[in-house]
Amino acid sequence: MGRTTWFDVDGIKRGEWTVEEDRMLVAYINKYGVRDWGALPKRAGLHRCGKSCRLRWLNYLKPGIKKGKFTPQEEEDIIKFHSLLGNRWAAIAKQMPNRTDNDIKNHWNSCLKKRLRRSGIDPITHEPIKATSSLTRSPSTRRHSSSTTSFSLSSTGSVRLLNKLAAGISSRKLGLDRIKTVMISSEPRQAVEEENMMIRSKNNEEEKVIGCFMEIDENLISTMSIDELACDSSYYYYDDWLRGYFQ
DNA sequence: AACCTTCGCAACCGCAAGGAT
DNA sequence: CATCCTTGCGGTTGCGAAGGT
Repeated sequence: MGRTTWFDVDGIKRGEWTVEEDRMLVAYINKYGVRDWGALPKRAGLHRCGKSCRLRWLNYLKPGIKKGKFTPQEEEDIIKFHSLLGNRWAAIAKQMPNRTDNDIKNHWNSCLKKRLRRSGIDPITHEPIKATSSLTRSPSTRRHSSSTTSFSLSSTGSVRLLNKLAAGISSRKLGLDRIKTVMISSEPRQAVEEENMMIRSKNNEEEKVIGCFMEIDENLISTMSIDELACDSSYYYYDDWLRGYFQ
């Protein structure tokens, strides 16, 4: 997979990198280190621009880069960091040392963003999309869990319970928002670490899950099993927690 | 089998920040 | 202070693979 190879007016090669070019770039950097990308191609014997070399090294050749499918934990982290940092891919990548910003950005744009939307979550604000979009979803478009159904939220009573729980913790949300605002405006890394700690706390998980349910239309929710909810929601990774909570 | 659509990902492009002169 | 250059970042594009019709 890759782009067609071509040459620009200055004779600079563009497009897909060959194995030999990779080998030359790695050999040069291993010997001389990374400095002066502008002069590097000529010194390394590559007919590429410095920018292209830099990109190839940082996104593909640099040791320690993890390629391949994202794990559910990594996806959870990306969603979490994105809700905190926005489209600051470099900042997000710093929190996930083995993944490149390009990789994270690609995965977000091609997969996670759509998944959130399908789940009724606005990928920009990370808030539930208002009822209209939830209502227009056809049941056939829902993804179904392959696991066996443990129990279902088939009565409106369950929905009322959820909303009651959500209302009960809304006061805590104000405090959380305030803390988050302070954290974002201060040191980002520290903020993310603190956010990590908070998200791990059960109270915070309760708030996220139930806050999500608050916005889901009652008619829709009453037709969905807990499996479907857990699977369909962007908070699907709270599956275990959901099951435990409502048992 | 052929065609079309969607997905995944590597690479390109333009812009902005920051340092050097 | 102004200009130029380098580096880094985020948005976008191109293209092969996979899946659907």
